Amino acid sequence: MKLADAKAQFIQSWGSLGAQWGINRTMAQIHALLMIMPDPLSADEIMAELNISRGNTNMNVRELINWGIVDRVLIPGERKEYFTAEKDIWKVATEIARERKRRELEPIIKTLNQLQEVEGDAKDKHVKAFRDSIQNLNKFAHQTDKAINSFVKAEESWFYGTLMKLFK
Amino acid sequence: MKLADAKAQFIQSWGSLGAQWGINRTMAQIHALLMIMPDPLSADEIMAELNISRGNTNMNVRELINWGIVDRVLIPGERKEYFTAEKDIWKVATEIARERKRRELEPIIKTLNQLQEVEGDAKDKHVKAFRDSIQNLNKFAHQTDKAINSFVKAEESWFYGTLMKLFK
DNA sequence: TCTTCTTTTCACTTTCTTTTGAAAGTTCAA
DNA sequence: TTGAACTTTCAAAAGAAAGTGAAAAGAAGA
Repeated sequence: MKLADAKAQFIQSWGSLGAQWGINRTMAQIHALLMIMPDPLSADEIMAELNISRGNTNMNVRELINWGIVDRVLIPGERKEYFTAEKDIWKVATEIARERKRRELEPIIKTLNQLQEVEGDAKDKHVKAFRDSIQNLNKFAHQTDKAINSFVKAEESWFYGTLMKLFK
Repeated sequence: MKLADAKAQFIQSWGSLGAQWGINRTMAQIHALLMIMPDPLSADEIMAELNISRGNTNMNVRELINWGIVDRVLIPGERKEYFTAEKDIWKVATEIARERKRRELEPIIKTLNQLQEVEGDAKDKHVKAFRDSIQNLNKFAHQTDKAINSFVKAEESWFYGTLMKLFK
């Protein structure tokens, strides 16, 4: 397979994978492109490679930067901004885990706490079933929270970081 | 908060959570509804509770059954089919992990293996960067695969199952 | 077999999301 | 201060995904 075809296939696969996980296709594609490029790209290069508009490029690059998995790079003497992606997929995974936790898990925990205070007679089986479900979910959410924290910390800490390299 | 309101809020939150993770909103809502109901519901009851059409109900219930997180229940003497959801969220989580692995991770691994065979001079930095990224991802994918396997097995096996109850 | 109730399918509609492109905004060298 | 280069915004268009409803298919009992 030629490099150009392989690149195209990778970008398109990464894009549809992202889509299945609730991440906008273009955003995932830009990320894929930046991951496999040895050097930073400018907005124009991204537009050209993926055939997308400037506005779209700008929006999605900005969002990737918010997620912490793409960085702005300034090349001395150049006015244009360049962009580059973290190449270590483990770091990418921990960043994504951290972000999704913050954006999704934390709000869920808040909602669950509110829902636990539902009124009603504990003998009513509907009330009981509801309370049980929420409690069950709450425990699960807290456990998941802890698990993500250790995952994120493992990557951050030097000690576990070294340990993890054994797996990689 | 009244039970009816709490139910409605839970269903809607679970629905939008699902949407963020690439699961169709209605499917997640039906799942939420079945999780908090003490007894199985018929298609008509689901339609009425969620205000959705019969076709939509049918499609999404079938998909939930495919995922293995909702079961068809036959009530003796009744001709209608009833549906119920697994109430233990850990089991739900392992089922979902198993399914997503099968549907997504496994195809990714296949694709990555193909992409590793890209032609080209290893001294070309574009070729090198591409190969490195793919290899990196491949290791990550295999590691993830193993991690999911242990998660799924931990729930299945009685021994770890008992152990896990300590966490829950 | 025929009737009736239930489930499934599918072409069509609606809704939601993404992308575009033009315009406005910003920055900086001259 | 100007204007060229570059970036950001946003309303409208296109596209994708989900939902509807009616008809077809299937199942159970008479």
